[in-house]
Amino acid sequence: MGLTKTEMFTDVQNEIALFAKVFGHPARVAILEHLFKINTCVCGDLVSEIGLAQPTISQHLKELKQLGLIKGNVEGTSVCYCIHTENWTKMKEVMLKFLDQDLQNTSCC
Amino acid sequence: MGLTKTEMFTDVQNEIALFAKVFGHPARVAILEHLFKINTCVCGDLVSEIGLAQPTISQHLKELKQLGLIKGNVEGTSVCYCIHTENWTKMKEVMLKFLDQDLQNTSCC
DNA sequence: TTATTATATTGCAATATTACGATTAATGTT
DNA sequence: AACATTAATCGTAATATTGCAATATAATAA
Repeated sequence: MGLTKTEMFTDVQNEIALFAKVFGHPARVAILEHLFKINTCVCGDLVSEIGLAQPTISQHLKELKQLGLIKGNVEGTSVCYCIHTENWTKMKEVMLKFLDQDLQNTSCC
Repeated sequence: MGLTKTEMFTDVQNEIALFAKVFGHPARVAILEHLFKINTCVCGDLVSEIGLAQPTISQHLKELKQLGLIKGNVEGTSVCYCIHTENWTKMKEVMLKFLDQDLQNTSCC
């Protein structure tokens, strides 16, 4: 099928899955890390930085933008990308709540 | 293609992507949340709890086990699952380092 | 031994993802 | 206007994922 049955899960569970999914590809991880490292807008050099073809990078950027994790400002013929700080923080809260669950008992069979 | 080019990314980037990928499905998120909530081993009731068919749940459990995030102990005819605490902590460190990056400058175009 | 119960595996269909060549769209330059 | 530059979109091929019916496996119970 390849089709996720989202209707049987909570909104939060689906939200976590959506965020996680976008981090589920090393190219998108690399793009985000680069944007954090550069610490300002990146205009254009992502293709040479990452090493995949331009349409492929463009596609990954689209997914990151669709989830609101990055912003893209048109700057002449190029586009400048940077982290969408507010949304990143919101995402982080959701993901941390999930990751930071901890077991009180470690009573396993 | 559908084939991720892992060789052009760092080990850490690929590791983050692998962990994120397994969280990229709400059923697996739900399974993990249930294991945390129950706070002890779960023997069998995951199928009725989640609402997908038994082979589907079994497959999701397999992926979680392969990444080392859960343990499965055979207990008679059933299998008891629980969070693999040590590995969960290790995973958390990797993911937190990625998520907790922060921008010093917010100098965007 | 023959059920019964619980989980895993197999096989398959439907859909999603990844990657890239070719093309298009948009802007800037001469 | 004509050309160059940059990024997005389209189309497509290859592979991956999701889900489940059917079956297999393993342990216990009768």
